[in-house]
Amino acid sequence: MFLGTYRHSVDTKGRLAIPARFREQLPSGSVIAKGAEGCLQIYPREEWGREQDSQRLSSLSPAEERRLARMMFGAARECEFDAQGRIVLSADHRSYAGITSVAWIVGVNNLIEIWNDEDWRRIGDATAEEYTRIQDQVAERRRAREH
Amino acid sequence: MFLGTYRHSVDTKGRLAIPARFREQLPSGSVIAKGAEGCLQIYPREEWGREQDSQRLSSLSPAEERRLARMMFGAARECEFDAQGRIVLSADHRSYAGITSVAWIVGVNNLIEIWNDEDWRRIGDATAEEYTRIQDQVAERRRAREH
DNA sequence: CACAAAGTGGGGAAAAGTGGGGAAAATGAC
DNA sequence: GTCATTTTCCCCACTTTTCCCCACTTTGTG
Repeated sequence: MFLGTYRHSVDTKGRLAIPARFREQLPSGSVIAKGAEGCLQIYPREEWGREQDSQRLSSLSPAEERRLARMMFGAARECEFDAQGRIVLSADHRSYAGITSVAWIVGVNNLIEIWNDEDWRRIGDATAEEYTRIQDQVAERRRAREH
Repeated sequence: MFLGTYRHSVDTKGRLAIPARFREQLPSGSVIAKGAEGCLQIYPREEWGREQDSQRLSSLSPAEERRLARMMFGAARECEFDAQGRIVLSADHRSYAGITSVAWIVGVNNLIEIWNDEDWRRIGDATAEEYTRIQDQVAERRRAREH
């Protein structure tokens, strides 16, 4: 399980240190891909496989499925760590995610997301009011289900 | 079951001792998250899973679900105790909860809440009149339901 | 009162994160 | 094919943060 948000710097060579807590849970063979809302996503190997499975089962037309496969696999790379625990973000990935000198690394349960500074401040900076609202919703749903 | 309220100090390193009575009931794998009304919440492992289930079963759009997951998991951390039974509150968590040098640790049935000094004095100090009013309400609802 | 358990505080070793130099490899030009 | 340029990657050095350990105080208990 990946939890927490970390702000790390991206140096001029495009290197980004992955938090040690995350790295421990990332066996070799993990994949970094382009994700929704303009973020990058790191999938542990088995999660990546699971993702492909659900796409196969999603009853797309063959043409759509081919297009999806090209998009997903073509834009992804294997994660390779150097001795300091950093990965190199390709120029393509950096420009896709709008990342320059700072990146936010976010644990989202079974995968990791990487955001640029501006977008994460907008998306990730939830106030106490928002958390309150979420808990209200969850509590209501649970009550509804238990009846 | 977590019961009682404790006032503990938070040192300059952000460390907070969790009451021994609570610690005994917290297996490793417990999670500390941002909670409603600006408090922090510690979920024992299985409670955390239950919370996640409630959210998964909710009928949100994929985009809303992604946002919810980012907020919940990105704002949470695993609870790690040192040899003295303390956890380190991250800078983000401290600022979210407005905690500086004092924290109130409150047992709330199946989870633990952590409050800053000022907020807890305001909301935690209920008078006899308030307890009376709440018990009245509960009793009335129960009678209504049983008829 | 003596003892044990719980909470508090700080020093210092170890780990994590950051930045840059330079060799090896890849790319491209002539 | 050869040379020059760029890119990649390995290594080293430095700073900051984390966390482990020890010690003291306070609280509770027999």
